[in-house]
Amino acid sequence: MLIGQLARQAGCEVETIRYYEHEGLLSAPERTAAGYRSYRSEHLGELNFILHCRSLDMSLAEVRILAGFRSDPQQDCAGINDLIDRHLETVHQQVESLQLLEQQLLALRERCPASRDAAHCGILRTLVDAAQGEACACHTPFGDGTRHGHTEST
Amino acid sequence: MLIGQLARQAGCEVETIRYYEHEGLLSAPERTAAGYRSYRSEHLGELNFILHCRSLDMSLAEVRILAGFRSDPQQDCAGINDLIDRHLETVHQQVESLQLLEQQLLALRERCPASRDAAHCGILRTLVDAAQGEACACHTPFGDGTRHGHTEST
DNA sequence: GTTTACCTTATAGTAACTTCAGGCTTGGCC
DNA sequence: GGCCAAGCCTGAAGTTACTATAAGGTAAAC
Repeated sequence: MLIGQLARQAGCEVETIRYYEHEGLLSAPERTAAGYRSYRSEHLGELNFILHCRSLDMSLAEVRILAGFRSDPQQDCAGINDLIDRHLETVHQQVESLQLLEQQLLALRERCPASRDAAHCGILRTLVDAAQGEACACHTPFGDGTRHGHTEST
Repeated sequence: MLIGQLARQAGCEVETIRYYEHEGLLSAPERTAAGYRSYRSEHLGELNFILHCRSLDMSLAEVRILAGFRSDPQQDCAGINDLIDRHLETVHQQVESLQLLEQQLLALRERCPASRDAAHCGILRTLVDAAQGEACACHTPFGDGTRHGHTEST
């Protein structure tokens, strides 16, 4: 199976496959006489594993760890649970952060229901005032007093 | 005011300020005899405007547009409304996508409440089976039949 | 024999910074 | 005056997970 066929079967781009191989996530296949990558079914399983993890928004670093467990199943799987728990926590924080953000944007949008000139635009005024340290429609009603309401988890 | 002071007042990193100047978002200040950047209060306002927009998760490209309206308030502000509306739509889709993802991860996490060896770990088994084309605990109950449930808006 | 589809590598670009390397300036202390 | 630490400077490279491009080789059909 050549790379194009593998890509079609897995539903990803050819370049992505080469990238995963380059990153050491996908094991390197044999080559044909012409130097073409020649895949077998276990490669499809490997690739699908990676793509499935990615569809759960795991980083390639996380996938790398899970792939380690996959290839060495003697290990204690507590590490898997931890990884999923941490990832879940990250995603949960992202959800909360984005929901707050959505409320902030809606509040901002309320400021300018009709189109006028920018000098009188409530949205822009709010943004400019906020930069001056004024209470802002977007952050004040929801924020907890910290300077910028929307924080990424690190 | 030197760059370190400006950074402390605005609550950002020195490098971020230099980056914004480099990107043409923040106007370049005067320099001292030694070549140090010397800021005045309008720079703080400018910087806070950028940081506030960024705290609303706007891209620098979006901030650039809003900064244009800010410096030229004669323009029709319909563009501002459009920008906020589009951004709101993007954020809303992100929220929905991440909420789905969270459900998927919770379903996956359910598979392995206790720690055993990876060979019998329900999470890993689910991930591996999914790669084989089996129905997976994470995607099946929520997915709509498409291969990978979590899609980014483009 | 040529067109078409497919494959190869290496390199650069994306977003929004962050980090690093290597070097100058300022201010305090002795 | 000498020394040191903190703070400033520039320019380049690193980060993530690809995506795109350039320039070219190969295989099969027509």
